[in-house]
Amino acid sequence: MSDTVVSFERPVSTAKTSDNSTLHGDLVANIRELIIEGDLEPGAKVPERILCERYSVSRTPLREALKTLASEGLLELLPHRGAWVARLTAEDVDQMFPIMGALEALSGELACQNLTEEQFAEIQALHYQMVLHYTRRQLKLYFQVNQEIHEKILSASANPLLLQMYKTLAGRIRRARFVANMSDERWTQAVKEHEEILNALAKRDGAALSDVLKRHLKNKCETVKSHLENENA
Amino acid sequence: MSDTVVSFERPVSTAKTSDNSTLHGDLVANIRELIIEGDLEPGAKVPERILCERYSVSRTPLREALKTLASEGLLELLPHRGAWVARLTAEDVDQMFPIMGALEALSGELACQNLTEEQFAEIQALHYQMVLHYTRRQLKLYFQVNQEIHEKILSASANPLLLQMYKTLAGRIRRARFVANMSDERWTQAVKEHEEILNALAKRDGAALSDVLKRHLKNKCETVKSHLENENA
DNA sequence: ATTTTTATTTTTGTATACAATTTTTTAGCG
DNA sequence: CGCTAAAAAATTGTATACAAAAATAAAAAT
Repeated sequence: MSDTVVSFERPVSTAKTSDNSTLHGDLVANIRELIIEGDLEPGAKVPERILCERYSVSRTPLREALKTLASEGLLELLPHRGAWVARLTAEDVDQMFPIMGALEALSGELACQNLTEEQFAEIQALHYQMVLHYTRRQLKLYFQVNQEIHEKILSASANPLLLQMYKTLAGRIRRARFVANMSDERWTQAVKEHEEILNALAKRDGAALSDVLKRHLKNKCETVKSHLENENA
Repeated sequence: MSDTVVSFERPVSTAKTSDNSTLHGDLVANIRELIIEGDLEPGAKVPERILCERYSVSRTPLREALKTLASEGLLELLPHRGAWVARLTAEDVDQMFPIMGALEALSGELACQNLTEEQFAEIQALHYQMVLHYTRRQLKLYFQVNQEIHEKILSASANPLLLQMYKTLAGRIRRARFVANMSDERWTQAVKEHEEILNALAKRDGAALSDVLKRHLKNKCETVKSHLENENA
């Protein structure tokens, strides 16, 4: 029951390399992706040897990458016992969502100060695309565009650190894949909230946007938590 | 390589018996302290050899520590060019303070929900101790107690992640040692804001506390920025 | 068969070795 | 003297080697 499984379903090739590349950087990006996308299951042990073989690298750069990912909260490192994919507990979610709410609320206020018409148009386009996915009940596509909208608002806030911190938290949540069991009722509510978000953006009403974003996150928090409870039962 | 499937058991969370000390962990704590306390100056290069000799360790655990500190934003790592103590630019400060403001504001709201009478009494005691340091113009002591108060509020919010994220940001700011040239006028204002903070806490008025904390941080931001400008001139 | 003990293997932590890149020094030239 | 280019030195990136701890397998005792 407590046993978990490490399995690689993705093509086993060498790590994608970028231009100013060191193995460390590439490994961090690649393994982060493995964790966030769910190829490495929460609670699973991650033996160094497995990843070394998968990416054809020695332990030195790999271990450096593990340290980085641990400091991002994606891995847990136990001395002499190795790396484990961090589990997302209800307590984690309770701690993370108010923070994400505060960050999004801030981003909303800043975005309203800086948003260009072009940026708004982009978000608007994404919004209606998302609504289309909603009406067609295309959950996965909906979720993708949804995430894009939130990140666009974060980007419009013109605060790279804010975006980075948000993404780090969002990555940890994303592993939960909670969308899978979002109720239809909750989905409808979420779309309504997004309409409010778009309206507030259109009016550049920072306070209103801040408010609805906080509310939106709070509701999302409940969804994720009930998902986690179901999973444990 | 075909798919590999391996079973593993979870880590035992109550494993007190296991040896918790690794060079990596010690190095991270020690070097973090060096940077935050200003023993390593912002903008300075940090050659691996120097730290290896200082702590009598090999490059392997040291480099792992550098990666961790870089991911905390205390170091900058350039491929093939080593580690540098991250500079605190005006842009950094502009990005960080709104975030710290949002985090403190959140902590204020949460603290008001959870604060016990004992916790309040502790903060109150610290407050008046701080006021004493102010009247005696004991800048360094003032700053220490000041920081304690803010962390006590963060702690009272009962959100360890919030506290951790705040501390990470605060550490980066602390290096600036901006207190050195805080104007008397600004100092007086800060103490007044702290009185408001205490009052809001006494009334458990989350909205008011949130508000004054945000204002307090905004003013602190200005102080830090003018300090940075002076430093560059 | 079950549990405990002991031996073996595996995994992780750290040090060292070698390769690649950058920095510094030195030599040459105008 | 200042500038550029080649050579040397130093530093970083990565791989391997060895030591310590943990996990597993095997053996012994109940």
